[in-house]
Amino acid sequence: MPKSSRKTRSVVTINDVAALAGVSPMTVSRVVNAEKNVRPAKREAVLAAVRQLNYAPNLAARSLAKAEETKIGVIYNNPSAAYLSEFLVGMLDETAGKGAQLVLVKCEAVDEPAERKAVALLLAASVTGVVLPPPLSESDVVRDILKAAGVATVAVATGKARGDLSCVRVDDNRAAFEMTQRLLELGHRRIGFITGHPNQTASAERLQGFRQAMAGAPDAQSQVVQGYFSFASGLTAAEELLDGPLPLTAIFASNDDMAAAAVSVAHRRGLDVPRDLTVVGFDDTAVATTLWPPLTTVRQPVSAMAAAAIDLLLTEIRARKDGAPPRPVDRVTPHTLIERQSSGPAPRA
Amino acid sequence: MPKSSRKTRSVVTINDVAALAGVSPMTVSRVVNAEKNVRPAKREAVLAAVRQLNYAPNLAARSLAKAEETKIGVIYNNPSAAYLSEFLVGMLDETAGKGAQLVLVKCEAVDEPAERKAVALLLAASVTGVVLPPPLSESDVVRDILKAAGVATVAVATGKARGDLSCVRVDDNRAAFEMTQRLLELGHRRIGFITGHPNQTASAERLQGFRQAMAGAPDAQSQVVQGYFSFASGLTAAEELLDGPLPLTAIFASNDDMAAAAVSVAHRRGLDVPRDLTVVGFDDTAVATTLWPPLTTVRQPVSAMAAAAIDLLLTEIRARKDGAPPRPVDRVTPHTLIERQSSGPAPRA
DNA sequence: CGTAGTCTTGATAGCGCTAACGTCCCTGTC
DNA sequence: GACAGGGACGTTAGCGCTATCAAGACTACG
Repeated sequence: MPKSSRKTRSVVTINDVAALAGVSPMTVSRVVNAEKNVRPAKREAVLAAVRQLNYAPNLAARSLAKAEETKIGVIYNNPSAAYLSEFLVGMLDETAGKGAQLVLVKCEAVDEPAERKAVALLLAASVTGVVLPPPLSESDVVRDILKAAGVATVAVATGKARGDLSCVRVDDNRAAFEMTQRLLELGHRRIGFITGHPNQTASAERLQGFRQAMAGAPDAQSQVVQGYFSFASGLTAAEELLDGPLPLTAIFASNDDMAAAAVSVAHRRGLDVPRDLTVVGFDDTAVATTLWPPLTTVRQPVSAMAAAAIDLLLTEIRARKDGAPPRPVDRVTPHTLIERQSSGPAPRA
Repeated sequence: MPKSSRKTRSVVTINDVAALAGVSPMTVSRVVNAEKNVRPAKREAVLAAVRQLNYAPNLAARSLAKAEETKIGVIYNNPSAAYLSEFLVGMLDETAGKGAQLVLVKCEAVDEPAERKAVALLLAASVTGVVLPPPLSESDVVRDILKAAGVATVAVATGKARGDLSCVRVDDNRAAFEMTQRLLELGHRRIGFITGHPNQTASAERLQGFRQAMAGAPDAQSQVVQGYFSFASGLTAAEELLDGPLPLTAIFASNDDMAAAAVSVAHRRGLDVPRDLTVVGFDDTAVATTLWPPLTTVRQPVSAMAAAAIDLLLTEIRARKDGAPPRPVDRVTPHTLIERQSSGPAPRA
């Protein structure tokens, strides 16, 4: 008869597994944590017991024992709801198994006071690491405060590597290059480009990729106008492009929202997409498929990038605890060209 | 000299606070957990110490001590990315403080095998509770399996209360009623309605609210066509409405995606929104503001609803552990009418 | 066959917190 | 003034897991 007066526990514990497998809890722990140095026979016995009892380790106990309470802060800024949800899902998937805790903070504005406030909130919650999705991944203010506070940080979707900060990103330059090449392959020779917001390095990278590809086709002409990643800015930019001196057959917008705007402008002018005008975007957010016609675009593995960010962060946190100096990592993940119905061969001249 | 050979812990613990405040750790615990029966003087001392040391309780230790490891499963189906992200944020905000764990499972299709598989995954992860956002909140299959497995469940955004399941929702009926009344106030007398997917009770509720409001204006006429919540279905439905015998001055779509489609159709036909045609939606998702003109719509407090769902779930889980019989709760949260530029007074007849 | 080395396993002692129970002390009541 | 009743606070004993170390089992080699 147990003398415990505590709440009865109903779930199976490591001790139950150990008892069934005829080994010590410690051995079960080793097997469950995939440590080596356990004889195959015992390992099998433990695994069998685990399966039989449907044992799942108690993450609270684990992180307590490991003395590694990891609270990971995320400063989000609703870049786009679609992006955010995929990003959150990716992070949650990764944290669920590792027993890390997510603390979200919204940063309404993109100005300095708002950023400072957001970071202060996270520091007050004493987070051990921070993930910065775009557009905050580029904020020097945030970076500096976090660095000063000695908090491990990972930036996501920056245009290029940042020597002082780990980041997870796609090769924006190359992706834009490939998309442009595809347009050239389709026969387009007069292509408009709508840039992204100048405060994000990804914008410059995408533009550069576009320019590099265009440089490879001497007979092609281009027109570049400034956009700011918003639907509204896309409207203005598209109007400007279509009113320009160059009769365009294709528009490459630096994100899907602006591409959607370009489609909208085209329709208002009685142009059929893609028969009269090809429109392509970047990011593969939800609008890409909500729209008619669905957008040809570049897909970033957002969810995988989020997971990678958490992974990098946990690694860095562990390294820091061991006293290792922070060593920034630059993880480039693969992108994909997705061809839907908004692109087609260039109309006959 | 401490004889501990463990990892050094750097963060402040409850003992540090207790020592500084000159009380026992237990008293600190009581203060931190806002229990009564602590004399004001001691309470103040503890709070001061907490502030001074910037103490934050270790959630892992807390949930371990309370023996309440709560893993909450969520089956999502990407109803809309905007909805999902807001929903996730709401849940995370609520779980962060309570030390609950979220396990996400995607249910790609809405057919029975997919649903069964998703639930099986959650059960395998031995979750103690499940949150069902729409559209899975209405699945009888899911409900039955979870019930059989004895897992606490909360459904979110069902059209009406479900006697056998706790749910968090808005009053769809009333919201649709109010929106329709607003249209009538604006002078609209020939109003089209696009219904939602028939497999969701919210659809019927919204339609009923519309009908009830229309019944109050004997001089008004309406035309109702079937939609399925998708943008594409909205296109078809809007075409049908505008081709119909009734020259409409307003269209009320059962969600924003379909309203967006209606706007798109109107534009294609050279109708100005809202001068020639008022279009209103429901849900206030991201499209509502991505679009031009931004949509007048009904806002659900998605994030608050998600938080409420977590709260209900934790309460129910605790009740179950105490042996109380599950008692379904129906929590109705307030909605808001949001008037943007897609609605206006009816054109002169 | 002995001995040093390596691999495997278990015993012990917490990680930080709180449930449960005792003890003390303060009221109010007759 | 004695006693019950209850509030305030401390003590003890874990929650389930793993770090650490010591002991046992085995290997290789002289």
